[in-house]
Amino acid sequence: MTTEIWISQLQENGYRITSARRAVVDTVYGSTHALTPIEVYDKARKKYRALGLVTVYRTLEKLEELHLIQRVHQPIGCQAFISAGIGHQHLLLCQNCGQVEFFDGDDLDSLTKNISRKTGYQIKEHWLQLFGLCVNCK
Amino acid sequence: MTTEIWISQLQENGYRITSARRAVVDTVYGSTHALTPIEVYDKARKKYRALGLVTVYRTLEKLEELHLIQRVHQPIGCQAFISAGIGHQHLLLCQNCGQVEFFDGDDLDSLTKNISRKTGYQIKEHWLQLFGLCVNCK
DNA sequence: ATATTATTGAAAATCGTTTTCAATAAGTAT
DNA sequence: ATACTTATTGAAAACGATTTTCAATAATAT
Repeated sequence: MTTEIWISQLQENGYRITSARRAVVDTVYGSTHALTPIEVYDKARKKYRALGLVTVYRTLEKLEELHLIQRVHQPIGCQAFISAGIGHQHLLLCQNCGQVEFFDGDDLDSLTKNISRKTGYQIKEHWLQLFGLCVNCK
Repeated sequence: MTTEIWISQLQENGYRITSARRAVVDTVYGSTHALTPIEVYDKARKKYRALGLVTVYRTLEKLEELHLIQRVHQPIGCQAFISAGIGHQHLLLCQNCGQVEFFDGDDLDSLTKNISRKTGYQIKEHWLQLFGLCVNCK
């Protein structure tokens, strides 16, 4: 059980460990699909019935702040979250089943350098998401 | 004045040309910043006072459907729109002044092929956005 | 154990977006 | 030009997601 990594991250940053937060962490950590606040709420309430939706919002806020989860941008909407993984990673989303995979895209460095030279921009950050069909769905 | 390109696109797709739509098109076409519905509303109302916010939403919907504008995803939110440009292009956003530039990223083909080979995904689409400081702001 | 104070859930408030609807105006036929 | 058909309009209401408020509760330090 490595949800403890997130739990101790919360603790180390001065946040208290509560049943509500454990339920949210247990739900989001290790999910292979991006989850919206409502989805987190529904799933987490199976573990801790008294959980309130407001607390889900507040906990997701903190997890995002600590870079433990990241927002997933999709044509449907941009309210879903998934584990941030370790280091800088890019997302690969299955348009059929919604599964999310990570890949590291260090190959992007040459591209950004090129763009930087061409446009004069000082590039600080980038977002890359690929959409397609996963092995099972294609 | 090339807003007429968008106007005739609307016309050719069976939509009527109205003062409200002209005002929205005039506002969004050629904007160097991504604009939210409210921002479009405020700007467009300087040209056509009777304009309603609902009509802004409905017109943006049609422009997006015709691929004349595209949604811009940002940390703050994903409700802003900007001209779609011609062909597939990627976005470069200035984190300071909000200016948007385009660049074509055909260089991405080798990357997506790589990922496809590694993961088994059949990649259909990709989103790439770069963030940084433009020439004036850095 | 006790005290302190962050955290909680419920309700209300708020914000952005969508739906409903009768009035209006664009395009078409006359 | 005129009349006709029907898409489009703006206002108000409805809606859904998110945020704020607040008194009660529970986690941590003492």
